[in-house]
Amino acid sequence: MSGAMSEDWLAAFPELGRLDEESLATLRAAAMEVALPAGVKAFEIGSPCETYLLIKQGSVRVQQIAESGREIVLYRVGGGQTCVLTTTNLLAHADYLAEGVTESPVEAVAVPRACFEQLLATSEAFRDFVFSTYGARITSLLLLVEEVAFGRVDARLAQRLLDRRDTEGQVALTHQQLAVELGTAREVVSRQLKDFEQRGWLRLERGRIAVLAPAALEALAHHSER
Amino acid sequence: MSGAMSEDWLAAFPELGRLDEESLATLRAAAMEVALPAGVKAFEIGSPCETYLLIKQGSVRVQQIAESGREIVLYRVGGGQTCVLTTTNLLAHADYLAEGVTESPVEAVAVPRACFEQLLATSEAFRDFVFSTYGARITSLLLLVEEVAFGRVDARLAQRLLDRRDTEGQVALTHQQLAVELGTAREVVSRQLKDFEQRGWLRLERGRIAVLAPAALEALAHHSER
DNA sequence: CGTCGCCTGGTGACTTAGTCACAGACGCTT
DNA sequence: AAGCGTCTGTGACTAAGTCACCAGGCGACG
Repeated sequence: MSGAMSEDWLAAFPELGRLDEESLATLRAAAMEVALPAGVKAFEIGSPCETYLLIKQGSVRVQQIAESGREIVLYRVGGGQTCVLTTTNLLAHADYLAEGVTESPVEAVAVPRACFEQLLATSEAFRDFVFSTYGARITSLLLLVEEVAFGRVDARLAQRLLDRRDTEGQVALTHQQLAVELGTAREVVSRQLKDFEQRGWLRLERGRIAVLAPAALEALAHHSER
Repeated sequence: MSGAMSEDWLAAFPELGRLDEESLATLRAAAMEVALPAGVKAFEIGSPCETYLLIKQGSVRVQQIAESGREIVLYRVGGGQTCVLTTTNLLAHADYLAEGVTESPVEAVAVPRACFEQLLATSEAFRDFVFSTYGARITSLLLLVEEVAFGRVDARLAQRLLDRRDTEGQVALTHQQLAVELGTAREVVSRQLKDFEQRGWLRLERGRIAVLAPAALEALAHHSER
């Protein structure tokens, strides 16, 4: 049954290392590996979910869409993490208020509800794992509320540019995509980027941005000095 | 030990009715009643918490404060509910990012950590209870993010006025307090209220507001028609 | 009783953010 | 080369937030 797995996927979840052998065996036996390509909806608003999802590798972007069409990225679920929204639906019998999109090919492990509930009942380490992911998510949502309610767009944009640049200091995102990251409008991002460019902090190219002065962006992101 | 309790506080928590007798007995034995006056900090940013709090009666306002001094009400915990943030700290070993203020005299029940963990391990009904409160909170935080990121101030203000009026249609809040409810600035609220008054929807008095045209506010709150 | 001080609300001027309506530019396909 | 869709730039306008300040009400307290 579990023999089909080539390698032990549990290695991707160090936090589960504290589980006793029996629980690990239960997990191994019930888990099913799932693979998704990039750019696909992992879950949608309003759809029910009947499995506990652990992301082995890749990244899922969770975002909210307003009626107006404006969107905002709520958070990302990466390798070694679990999808709290899915869990919430599992446990609170509620429906999604957000959608999840794979940003890269995702390898995940789906644990059926029955197994999930059994582990919750029998393993303290598993409970700790589930609760700590909950806590982390609530914490990050509180930070998001603070940012959106009180933060300045220029500071938030500067931070995103720093966060999302690759090893060469390039950010491969369009202005529209950056706007979604921040939950603002594309024009606002365009104007702000133009401003940054005129200060010599960036070089704008079609579909991507070269970060030239990370230190300046850092300063703007932290101090709200303009 | 538990004999000191005059009445059974568990009656305030219908969702706990599904617990088996043994669990109920455990709860009754370990729980300690707590009473707080109105207008007191129930918990503060950065303080640790070592008990699971169930609110029997009264209301706790949970809010976030930015460095700038601006505040926003995140949610309220009322009778029959539990304080998720406290729980989060209990389980995820994180610190508060928000503070809780009693809005009325609060009667609560404090369950020590050990008892809480024991119940989590032994009672499925208790786990369901804890998780469903988590889910509800996450759901409400997602709604808040949507509101703050995309909502118009006039619509949000109209909704708050409707929500917070008493039986006579009076809202006993200052403009500043309304601003905190929405996470905006007092001047913005003042101007918006003035506008509503000129339309004949409200009558402004010092420290409170009489709602004259709830239907009009309702329409504004839902449709974003101006 | 008066006056001092604080809380509450009002207002103008200005900055920042979001909306709307386009126009131009780039890259890809045919 | 022409056409097309996506990406970016811009002006004009509205909404929201900030800053500075003032006035009135109300309670505290001498």
